Amino acid sequence: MPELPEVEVVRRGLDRWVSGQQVTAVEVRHPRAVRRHQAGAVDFASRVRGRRVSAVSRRGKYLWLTLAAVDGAPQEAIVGHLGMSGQLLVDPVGTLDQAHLRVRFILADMDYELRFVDQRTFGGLAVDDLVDDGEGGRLPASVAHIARDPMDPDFDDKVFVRAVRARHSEIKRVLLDQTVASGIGNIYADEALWRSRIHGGRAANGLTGPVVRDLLGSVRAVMGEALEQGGTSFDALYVNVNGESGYFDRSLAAYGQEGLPCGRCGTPIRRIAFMNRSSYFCPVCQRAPRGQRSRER
DNA sequence: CATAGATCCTGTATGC
DNA sequence: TGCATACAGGATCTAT
Repeated sequence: MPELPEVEVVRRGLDRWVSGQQVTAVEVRHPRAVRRHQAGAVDFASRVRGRRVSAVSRRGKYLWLTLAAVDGAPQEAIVGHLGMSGQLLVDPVGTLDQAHLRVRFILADMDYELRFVDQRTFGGLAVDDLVDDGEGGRLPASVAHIARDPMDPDFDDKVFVRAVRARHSEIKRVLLDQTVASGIGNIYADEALWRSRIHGGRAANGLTGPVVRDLLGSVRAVMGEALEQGGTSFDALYVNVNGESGYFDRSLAAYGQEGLPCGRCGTPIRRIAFMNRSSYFCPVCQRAPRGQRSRER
């Protein structure tokens, strides 16, 4: 499941292989893949056809391919989100179509094409206008509602700590809220909480400033290590832009480790249902708040 | 307004 | 063997 580190690996791959290239043809093979593009698939294809990609950027789990400006028109970008199973692949022309190929981009003067492949179709692409971010940068209008991510040089730690401690909600919910900090998903939330020995059910507004700062440090540490290793992969659905699987899953301490011994204390890692998904944690290192003990027996 | 919950989607794994 | 069910979960929409 692509979270920030995986999306960053994809961004780097696209930046290397697709930046500077002109798109000569677009084939939308499944309308759901461009459902966020309000004007429809035909409009999507016509807006991209003939354009050159000038940069590849990312905020949180969103990435976008900026299209070289056309005189007099608003600056546009292809905005993408991989959802749970999305991949952006650069494949040699003629490579057998993947079963879940959704969109194909033919690139000028290249023996390769860009493909958006997505089994579960939670991901998608759209063309969107770039707007000012208020701090001298530009980003797609449809991405402006999410916060900067913790790897962003302009991320404000103090603002984050204040925002977390103002939330009347469980800390794991707050970590997953992309308007507080973007890029954190279920996997890295569990890993960061484990590192900081915090139970995800704790009240965010009950945490002290230093504890929240420590948690932010854990988020950065776990994401940084994943990035060094090229992203996480669990079910082979996620592969980077060249089709190679990431392998950070070998380093997971909590996520998916139900029944295996905690790396700190040896207590079996537990799994509980949470927000229609799973949470993994050490019941000894990460003590549950009062009133939630019963959920863990 | 803030927060919680339902929903979308399909392949794989598991149970009876 | 075959069918039904659970599960994976990010973003968005609806409800309270």
